[in-house]
Amino acid sequence: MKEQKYILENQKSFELKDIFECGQCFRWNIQEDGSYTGVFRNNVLNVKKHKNQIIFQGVCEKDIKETVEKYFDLHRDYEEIKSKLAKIDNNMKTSIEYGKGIRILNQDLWETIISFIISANNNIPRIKGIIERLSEKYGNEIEYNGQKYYTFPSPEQLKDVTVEEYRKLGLGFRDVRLYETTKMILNKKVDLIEMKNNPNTTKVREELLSLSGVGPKVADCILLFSDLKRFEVFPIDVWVRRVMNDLYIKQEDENKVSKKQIEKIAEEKFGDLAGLAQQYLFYWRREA
DNA sequence: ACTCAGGTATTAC
DNA sequence: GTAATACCTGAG
Repeated sequence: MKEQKYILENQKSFELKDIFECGQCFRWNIQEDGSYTGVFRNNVLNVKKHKNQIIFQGVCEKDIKETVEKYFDLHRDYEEIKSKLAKIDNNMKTSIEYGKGIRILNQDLWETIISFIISANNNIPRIKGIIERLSEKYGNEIEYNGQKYYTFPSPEQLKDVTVEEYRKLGLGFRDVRLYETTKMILNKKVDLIEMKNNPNTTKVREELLSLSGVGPKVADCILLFSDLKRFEVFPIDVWVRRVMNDLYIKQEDENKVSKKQIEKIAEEKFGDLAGLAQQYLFYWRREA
């Protein structure tokens, strides 16, 4: 594990803030110089933008170029996706303009499952805190730039952790969910490897829903934000409900809008790019 | 003191 | 099936 560096030039659709603060990830933090540092898999990376360059450096398990290309979804043409979505209507056009640098990361499936279970009825600072404490306590240490970082613990590393210990880390009522889901994955009651090879998104969603603490919204976030990469799903949280109602439904009380209704509109308008559309709309509505 | 935050599981009609 | 309700925690 040695330090590596990789520079990408003239990369389109790549803005640090859009990528790291659009709500898909929890372990990237802004630094004093405006760059971001984060831990993913067994890597610690700092990403900096300088003129037409994106500079990646840090401790990388494998070749940094390949690692970065995979994680940052560089093989996908976001320019094409955006131009397709922008044609749908002016709302999409505006939201894409706002979040033009978004890319959907290829995050580890297991980490994504646990992270979004923790996200339920929770706020972002607290979610991040819990995940950091979990990693610090049960993950592996990696040193970079004189600082210690911790990988997200594997299922095996959480094998013997008790509900009480989770509670002590501040997980709240999600402690049991984490405990049960970890057991189910260790027992292969739900097989993550098989899941990645299963092209039937509906089936995969059903499997995810069988996990403790995973409901419809969390399942869709996992499908979209993990390396399962299913772009046709449409996670509906409070923000998406809000923006969809404001733009397309216009009911007095957004809470009275049914999920089915939102899903129908999303499917009709956005089709197999619904997940991306959701991300632009979500980010725009929450931040702008 | 009290509300709220990237929902889910449980219970009751 | 769909609606109502409890639920840890800590920041504002």
